Amino acid sequence: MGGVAWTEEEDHLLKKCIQQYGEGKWHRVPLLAGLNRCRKSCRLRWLNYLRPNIKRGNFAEEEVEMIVKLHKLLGNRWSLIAGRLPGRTANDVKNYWNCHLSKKVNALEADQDGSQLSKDVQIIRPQPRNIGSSSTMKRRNQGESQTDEVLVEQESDITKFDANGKNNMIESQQDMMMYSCLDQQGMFGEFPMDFQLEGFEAMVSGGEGSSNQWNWDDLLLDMDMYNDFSS
DNA sequence: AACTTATCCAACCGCCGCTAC
DNA sequence: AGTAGCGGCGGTTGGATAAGT
Repeated sequence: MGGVAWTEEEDHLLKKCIQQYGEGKWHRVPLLAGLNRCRKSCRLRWLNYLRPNIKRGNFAEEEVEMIVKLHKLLGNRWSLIAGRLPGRTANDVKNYWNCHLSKKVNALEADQDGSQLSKDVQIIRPQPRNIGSSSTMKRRNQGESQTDEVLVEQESDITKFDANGKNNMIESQQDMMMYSCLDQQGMFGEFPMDFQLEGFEAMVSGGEGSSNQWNWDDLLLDMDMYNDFSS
């Protein structure tokens, strides 16, 4: 293995600890569980192996299709891809891709005049993780090619708003970003109204999870999948 | 049967973004 | 404004095992 394998006893201790104290606070887990492992090892072991409802064994055909499709849309964003496959972990998906799919897909692309095919693929990289930190955006955009990506402009001057004002600003910025993105993709008019509203409401209200980033990713993904599957 | 090569996958590593101080 | 600490992510490693010769 890549490191020291976990023993049954360690697994038991970790499980017991998570059941007692819940997920999160990983820095405390080694101490609480009495494990001689770092926080990251504990987290990874839980997420990839011990967590309930983890699906093991071969990937079904539908799952493979989904992975290929999502990888086209998202690139190597394994956690997002895994999020669409119930019971599968990001590590599983990544391993499966590296072992089974990457070669197949590459070979296929080579067969079908891959240069043309890869030009058509537009990898969605939702940029604005934090509305307030424009430096993050700059660094990301500098580091990665901007061609063939959906780039989203954002305003930077929001620090002067208080909590209330900031929320309003975030809404309007997300509003702007969504329209900007949809506009650039040239597909704003292609979505049914309820679909647009559902995504937008979920994004603005915070919805599932704690971060706006997830909703933003989710919305973009839904939009693109809608587009992809219906075409 | 013995050896080599390929494949699988759990675990580790380094980096990034966020948050609290 | 700067920084340390944290959670999270993607890339990589390397041992175990299967398949091939």
